[in-house]
Amino acid sequence: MKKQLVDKESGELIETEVMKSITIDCVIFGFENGSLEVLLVKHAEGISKGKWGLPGGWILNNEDIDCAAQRLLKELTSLKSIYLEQLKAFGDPNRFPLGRVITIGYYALIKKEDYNIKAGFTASEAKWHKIKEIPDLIYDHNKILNYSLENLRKKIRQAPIGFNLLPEKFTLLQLMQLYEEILNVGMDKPNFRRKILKMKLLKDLNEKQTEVSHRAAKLYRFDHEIYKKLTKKGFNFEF
Amino acid sequence: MKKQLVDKESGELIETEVMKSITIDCVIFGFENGSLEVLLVKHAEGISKGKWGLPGGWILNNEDIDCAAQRLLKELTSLKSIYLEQLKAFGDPNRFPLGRVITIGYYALIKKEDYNIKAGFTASEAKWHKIKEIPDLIYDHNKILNYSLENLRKKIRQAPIGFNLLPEKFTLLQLMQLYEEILNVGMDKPNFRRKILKMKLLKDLNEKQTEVSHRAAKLYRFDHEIYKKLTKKGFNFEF
DNA sequence: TCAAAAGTGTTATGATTACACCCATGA
DNA sequence: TCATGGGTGTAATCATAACACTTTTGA
Repeated sequence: MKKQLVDKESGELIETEVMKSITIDCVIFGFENGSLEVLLVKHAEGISKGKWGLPGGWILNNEDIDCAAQRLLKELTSLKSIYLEQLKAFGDPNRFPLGRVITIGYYALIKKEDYNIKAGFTASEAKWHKIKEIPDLIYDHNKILNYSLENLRKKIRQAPIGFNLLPEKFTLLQLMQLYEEILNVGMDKPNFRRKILKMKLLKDLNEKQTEVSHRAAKLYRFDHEIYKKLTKKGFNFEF
Repeated sequence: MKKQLVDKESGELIETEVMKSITIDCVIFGFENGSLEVLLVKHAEGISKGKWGLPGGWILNNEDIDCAAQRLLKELTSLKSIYLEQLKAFGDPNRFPLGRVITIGYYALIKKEDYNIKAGFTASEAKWHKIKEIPDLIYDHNKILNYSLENLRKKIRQAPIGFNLLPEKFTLLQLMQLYEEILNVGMDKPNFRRKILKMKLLKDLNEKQTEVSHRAAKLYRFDHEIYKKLTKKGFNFEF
């Protein structure tokens, strides 16, 4: 499987342990204090030194691309099971200044409560950035980020994936605020409650918030099993 | 830009005029006589000789991937302006038996009235296949086809793209039957009429069918300009 | 005149919206 | 007691679905 190639100019031996000309870049979304955030890494070397970019990396020669994305995510966040989905491939011939490299974009939704930054890669730093305060990124990463955001907005209205950004146990108001932030709209609290509860996707945990200076709200959990059953019966999530 | 590599085993000189290990495969949808169809090509050479597959090809070193897909489509169908969209990248390490090749899937919607088959490629034949009679395809092409079909079903309910499969001028019943076929559901004619007409996306051409043995139906055309304007105002297509 | 599809009307049901209002709790 | 968010009720409006019915046309 391993192919040995010699660069005719330099005489350099290249062992293709990773795929050449294809990378993976990943938009990692988090949610905290009512704000949607993205995890960016600062590049420590090369021409893009000091600039922020999306975390990414190479695909091993024998590795499925979804697995590669999962591996890269794990290397950075030390989380195992993460909501992860491919966006699409970005293939402008000039997107990468040092040669022709096509990148496959992914996006992930993570529960920030579970997360611990783990330095790694060739990046010296990783930091959360509010979606409304994204700096100029390397290469075409702003384009990838914007695309993933559009995608998230569509997807969150058509599938119950928003829960992946919230703690295991959450209140209905938290969920509503998540929707308001991502979709950039205002919503009516009573109507939101009724609509989401009628779907029967949430399991009432019979627990309440603690340490709040107002009436404590009930806590709910999203139930994957119920959702699967409903989907089989033809149920279609829609917001 | 052009890199010269020598294969150490065979001594063969490889000039990378196209990208190695990345291809494009395209699902081309057409609609005729109430059936959704896909254009497949028969492979004339190699280990997959005689089997059907999706049309596809290589990406030139300097070529944007969307342009590559457009070029491949044009080579096969001689159509210039086609509805074309990327699906995603397919990257199972074992998807292609002769080495590691990732493919980027595209799907296209074409008006069969405009279309003329043009032989080309390394394929000896190209033929339309009804979506319900798809044979075993090479590599992972069945997977790509199924994915694109799911995608089409979602997309057709959320954006007015179905028109790309119909002639310039069409009747409301033709449009409804297109939806029925793709979504695999039955619909109520009166309700469909009202719903689609209320959106004001269709331009009444003040023309009628000819040569039909029943009351002639009005002909309509989808108006891209109107749709753009409505979209700006916040209109959201939904079926 | 009949078959086939075009096209209109009507009604019941359910979803969505807007908004008024009461409840529980800690500061 | 007040502020803050939790939570319920209700009425108007709009969208959808089901289906009965009339119209037009060529064979």
